[in-house]
Amino acid sequence: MPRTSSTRAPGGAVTLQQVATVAGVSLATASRVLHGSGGRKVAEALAERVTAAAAELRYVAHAPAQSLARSRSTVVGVLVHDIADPYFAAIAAGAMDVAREYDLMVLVANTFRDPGLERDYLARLRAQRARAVLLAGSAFVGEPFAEEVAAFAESGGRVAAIGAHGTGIDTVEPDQYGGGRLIAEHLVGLGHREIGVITGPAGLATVAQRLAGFTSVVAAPRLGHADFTREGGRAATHELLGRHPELTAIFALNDLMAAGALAALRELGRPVPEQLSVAGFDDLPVATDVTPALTTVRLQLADIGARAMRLLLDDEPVGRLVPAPAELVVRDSTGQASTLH
Amino acid sequence: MPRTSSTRAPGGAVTLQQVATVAGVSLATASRVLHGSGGRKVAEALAERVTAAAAELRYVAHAPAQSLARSRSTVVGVLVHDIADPYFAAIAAGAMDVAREYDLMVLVANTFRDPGLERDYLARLRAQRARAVLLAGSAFVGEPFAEEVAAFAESGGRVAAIGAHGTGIDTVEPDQYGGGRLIAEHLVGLGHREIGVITGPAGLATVAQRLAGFTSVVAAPRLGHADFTREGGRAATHELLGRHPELTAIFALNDLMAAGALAALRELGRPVPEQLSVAGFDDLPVATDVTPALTTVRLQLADIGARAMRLLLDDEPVGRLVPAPAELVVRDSTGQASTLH
DNA sequence: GTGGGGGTGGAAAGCGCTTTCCGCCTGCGA
DNA sequence: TCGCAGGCGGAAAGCGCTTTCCACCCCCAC
Repeated sequence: MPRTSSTRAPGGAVTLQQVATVAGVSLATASRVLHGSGGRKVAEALAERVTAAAAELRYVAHAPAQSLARSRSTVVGVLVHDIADPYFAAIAAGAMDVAREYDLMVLVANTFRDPGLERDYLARLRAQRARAVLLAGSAFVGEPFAEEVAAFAESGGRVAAIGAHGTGIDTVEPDQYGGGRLIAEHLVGLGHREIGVITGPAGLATVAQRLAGFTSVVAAPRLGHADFTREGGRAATHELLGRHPELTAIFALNDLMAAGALAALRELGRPVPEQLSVAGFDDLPVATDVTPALTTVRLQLADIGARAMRLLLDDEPVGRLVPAPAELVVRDSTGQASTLH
Repeated sequence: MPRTSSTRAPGGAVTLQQVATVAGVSLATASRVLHGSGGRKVAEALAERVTAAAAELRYVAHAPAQSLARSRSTVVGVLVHDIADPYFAAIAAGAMDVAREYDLMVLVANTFRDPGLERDYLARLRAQRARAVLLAGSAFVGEPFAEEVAAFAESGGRVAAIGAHGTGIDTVEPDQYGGGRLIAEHLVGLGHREIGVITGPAGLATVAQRLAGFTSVVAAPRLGHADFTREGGRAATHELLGRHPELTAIFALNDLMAAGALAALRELGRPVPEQLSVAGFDDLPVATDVTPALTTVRLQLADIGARAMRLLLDDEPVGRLVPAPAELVVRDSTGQASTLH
């Protein structure tokens, strides 16, 4: 249809004005037909002309202009430490699902656990006038980050967090403490007394809580330190067993590190769970991919992400705290304490 | 400082006008100081007053307004089938890294392999006037999707794809065909003659290419069909071995399904690789988490994502094709063909 | 001492859309 | 027949920013 090529601006996008002109109506009428909030009626005939013109020109509204005019945007932000980490990927997927229900686009920001970047991205999300932002990574405690969060809220955006992010914002709180406790009780029930724990990045609330839950049952586990990665878990296991050969069980604070621990024990020729038991946390897909399958704590990550997003998008007052349960999943990587020592 | 509380609009965000007023300069000057493209100079003294005021008020520019005025936005889009799939998560992470270099925000759209949603998201990315969009999922062939891609490009955005997405757009092309071939040659070299292949979603270019590479060496493998998931791979393995007990090797078209195959074989009590060899594709982290570790084809996914994003953001003419190598990684899941049959 | 030019601040015109008014037209009742 | 209310289209005023253009000032050269 030659109409199309002659009407559309060569290099640029189609504007509402062009649609209105083609339809032979005013800008205002075109706007009412295409994006009208329903409050105002437009005659059938005109409306049809407008929608036809819009379709013919492949018109889509200029979202930034709409944001400006309506002073509300259609994007939400999700702040994660690393989207390639399946833990965050699962949360993000759940959140994105809900965002789609609400017809919102999702800006994902990868912070690499860098507090500076985190602040920076939050400021940029504020610049975008994102309607809401989900802080999916547990915070480092005591940052000036709180100030940036406040600025975001003050400029009209909503904030929710997974895990403890301070007061005044909606929070979905996975039962990290309870999960740590469950693993401890499970291991103790199997007769383990000498247990090593491989921790994650210092300062992460998640780490502190999981560990606290564990130590509420097992007072003084041997600690090894890693960074929540498979490779870190492997190295820490070697190191920990070097220092404490008497251990009969290892609790890695996430599944990734537990997988690494399993690899290390294979290298050392120490059978799991016959000689050493291993437990993880999160119940990521990797937990069932490894052999033996990991005993771990299930967090319903996609659901957690989804619920956090719902908190952001409903119109209830803020400051709610939604607990998310942790569930013990016993698989093959844990067994009776070996009597070899 | 009481100044802050009295100057900032109670409910809304700080505007440039407010900053200008506080600094005692005009709107134009404030704009030049804070976002000036360098072409125009502003006296030291004034500039300092402006930056001070901006900092004091925690001013960040209204991005939609800026997009409108400059008619260029600072967001790019990434279209993936499922961000929770580590394959796409890795690509997205690589792409986001590069986007950060360019100071761009990334809108991630999860399409769940639904062609309708894919089109829809692309239109919405066009609405956002995203500067560029990365099509990370290999296309379903022959969709009206192409039309939407054209509309996006026409409205001034750039488009790049991972895998074959048609002509006229930049493409990073992983050597899927070559990878399939490498696995075939490897298995044949080990003496395997009866080989099963577990394929992925029909219509996916990736699937066709990997399979084509394989069959260029092994003419007529037994085919089982699955959906690129671990569970699908498991079920398909049971089914395939039921039909063809004579198989000595199984090639799953991705690592997730290969992990499922391993699980199935464990259930069947058939040792890998002594009795059956298994190979995957992608070299995802899971490949080294399983036991035995998977022989697979390495695709440098993060790098692929990063290179695609660079294609989008440089100013070269479009239509380039960048090949990405596939590399055979031999691990423990493949061995000499068993002589039991 | 006056004219001209370079440099710098400010006014104002958009960018594409929403939304408030305003005014016209129609239809109804008196 | 006229008045008035209700319905609906259009003009226009923004939303917050960029950028062009104009005006002004100061300094220098003649």
